[in-house]
This record gives sequence, structure tokens and C-alpha cells, in this order.
Amino acid sequence: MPERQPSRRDAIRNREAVLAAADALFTRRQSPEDVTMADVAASAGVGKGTLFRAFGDRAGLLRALYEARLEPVRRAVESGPPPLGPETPPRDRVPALLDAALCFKLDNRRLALALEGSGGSSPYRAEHYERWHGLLRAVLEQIPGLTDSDFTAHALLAATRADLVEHLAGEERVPRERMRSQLAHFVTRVLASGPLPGVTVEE
Amino acid sequence: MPERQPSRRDAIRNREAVLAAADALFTRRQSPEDVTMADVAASAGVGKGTLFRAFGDRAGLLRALYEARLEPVRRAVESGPPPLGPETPPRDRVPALLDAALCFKLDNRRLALALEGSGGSSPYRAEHYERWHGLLRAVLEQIPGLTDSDFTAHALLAATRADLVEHLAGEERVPRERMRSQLAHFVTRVLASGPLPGVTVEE
DNA sequence: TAGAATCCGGACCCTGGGTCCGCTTCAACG
DNA sequence: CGTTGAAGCGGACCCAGGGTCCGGATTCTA
Repeated sequence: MPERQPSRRDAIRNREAVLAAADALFTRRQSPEDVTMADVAASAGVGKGTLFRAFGDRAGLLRALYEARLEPVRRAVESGPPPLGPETPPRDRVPALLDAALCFKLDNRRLALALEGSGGSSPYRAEHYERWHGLLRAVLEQIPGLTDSDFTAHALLAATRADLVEHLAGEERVPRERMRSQLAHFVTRVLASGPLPGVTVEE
Repeated sequence: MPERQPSRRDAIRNREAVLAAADALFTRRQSPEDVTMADVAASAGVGKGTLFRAFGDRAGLLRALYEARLEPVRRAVESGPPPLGPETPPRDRVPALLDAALCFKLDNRRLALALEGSGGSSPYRAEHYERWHGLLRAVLEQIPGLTDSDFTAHALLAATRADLVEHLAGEERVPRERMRSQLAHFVTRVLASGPLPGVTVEE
């Protein structure tokens, strides 16, 4: 359990300092690759030992940052008003969820990139991915006529993968709003064909 | 140009040996992470210098392996018979292409994983991705009523990402055929709703 | 304020990708 | 064949960066 809250003042202060410094560094630097742990420690005015004790390892630091950023979105999804909150009818909530995911990645490109691409284990084991996927899956399941909710949830979320978003936004210069509408259209298509009677794929 | 064909016998022989050794190692070992360049060199009975001169760097080796494996698929797509070849009507070719991509990833899980997740640059800059995407995009464009071919191509390909495939096949034990049919259904849904008149998104 | 638990931090270790250069091997030519 | 020089070989070496360690400073408790 390397993630428990420390008790001493300096420990808490340092933890905050590290978080802030890392945040700043990741947004400033081009690629997450050239933000080194030593950099973070130095920039936070702290020794490497402190850094690693507080967060376990690089992935731990990334996770902590990510969770912090994700927190408002999580709350909006779990208990907020429509179209993100649980009151929303499934057909409207699915696109809203994916839009939220996309916007989040757009707003936290470097960070998401660093976390998803953190070499080691796949992003699919990350606990926050499991949350997104589980929720999306559950909502999809409530849409009549839709099968394979599990796979569909994965496939839809894949369209918001950090490196894809980064590629589109960074390399291909696709503007934010255009991307959102494209994703929305895509989601619409996936949802549209399921339940409509008479809509069959001509063989 | 670190990739040109060498002239001397021993050079050629060594290149083959390295390729074979790497191939074996990547399929044998659990994670691509714990196949080290030194491992490959040792297993091929060759010095590290030789390895690096032949392939430039780790990514180069991965690329060479990948391209070699991909070659038959590429030919089938570019000049083979339906449903992969260019004669196929777009509506049938799209699912065929994606199925081929999926099968390829299934058959070359470790390798694809190693290449996509090779830390450094995003998989979207890789030349083979550009090929898949460009082709898929072009085929999608021929389907009447489909817009955003560019994004759609990205989104569909994202559903065959190596780490997702690995997760589904490895972690969740989804059998091959089930996965193929799920992907096929997904693709069908995306393609189905486009051209049908009267299918509009209620705003 | 003394004592002890906790924390700090930078020197240190280790792995793994990538380089270097003296030696070997190949093939072309006499 | 023997010579020769260029292409290739390979393992010692370098370096960055993640992660560890422990003597000393700091903070809480009594």
C-alpha cells in the first residue's frame, strides 16, 4: 500500500509540491517521455527518495495525477445532472460519456498519453479504465437491440485512446469541435442501427 | 538508411539468424518487455554491434519482423481475390479488411504489442498504420452516405489495437471466433446506418 | 524539551539501449 | 592460390533513467 495518506506536515506539503510540479512539467514538455523522475523531484525541490516513497513508482505518480484530474468528471458521471449523470436515458448517455472521455483526453493529452503508454502493463488493467468500461457496458446493455455490450464498450472507448486523440489533435490539426462531432456521429451510427425495425443489412 | 540489404554472405546469414531468433523469442516470452536486445543477439549467436548495424535500433528490428509477417496480408489486400482484394465491393471489403487486421493481431500478439507499445513515438506515425488507414479510408469513402471517412477509419482500426486484442484474448479469454464475430457486428452497425434514408439522429 | 518515530534527500546501484574500435572474414583481383 | 582492403564482427564500454538506501534532519508526543 504505497498510496496511503502521510501524517506529518512536511510529508503532506511535499506530496502536494510533487503533484503540482509533475502537473506543470507534463503540460509544459512536448512528450511525456522527457519528463524524468529526477526532473520532477528537482522541480518540486525534493529528493528522489521522497518522490518514490510518496508514489511508489512512476506509474503511481501518473495514476495519482490522473485520478485527481479525473475526479470532477467522475463525480459528474456518478451523481451529476444529465446528460452525464445516471438519470439520463441510455441512448443519450452513451454519447455524453464518450464525449466526456474525449474532452478529458483533449484537456489532458500529455498526461493521458504518459499513462496509457507507460510501457509496462496495458492500459486495460488500469482501474479507471475498468470503471469507464464497466459503466459504459452497463449503459449499453440497457439499450434494446444492442448486443455484445462488452465488446462494443471496448470498441467505442478505443476511439478515444490518448495516442489517437493526440495524433488527430497534434499531427493532423483536427480542431476540437470537429473531433467531438465526428465522434458523436460515429457513436450515433453504432447506436442507430440496433433497435430500429426494418433496418437490416442487405446481404 | 540503415535498412539496406548487405552484400556479404555472413552479413546476410547473420541478418536471417537475428530475425529468426527474435521471432522465436517474441513468441516464446510472455511480455515483449522482457525480450532484451542482448537476449536477441545472444540467442542469434551474434554480437550486439551486428544486431544494431543490421537494424538500426530496437524499433527497426520490430518493424522488420512485423513487415515480414505482414507481407502476405499486404499482398492479399493489394492484389488478391475477394473479399480482401481490390475487386470487392466496398460494403464487403471493409469488414474483410478489419477482420484481416484482427486476425493478424491475434496471430502476432506479442509482436504487434511490442511494436505499438514501443514507448517512443505513437503507433500512428508508423508507415504500416498509414497504409491500413489510407486504404480503409479510401474504401469507406466509396460507401454512399458515409461521412467522416478519415475519422471512421481511425475509430474502426482502434477496435483492433494490439493491446485491446491482447487483453480480450489473454485476460478475458474471449475465443478467437467470438471476437471476430463481435468485431464484424460492430463494423456492420457502423456501416449500416449511413446510407439509409430516414434514419436521423433525433436532436 | 527529550525521545522516538517518521521523513528527507542525494549518493548509489542496476538494467538495458546504443556506440566504438581493434580484430576477423570475405571476395575480388593479380 | 596469395594478397589486400573493405565490409563486417562482437564484446567491452557508455549513459540515461528508474528505483533503493541510510545517515541525518524534522516533527509529533509526553
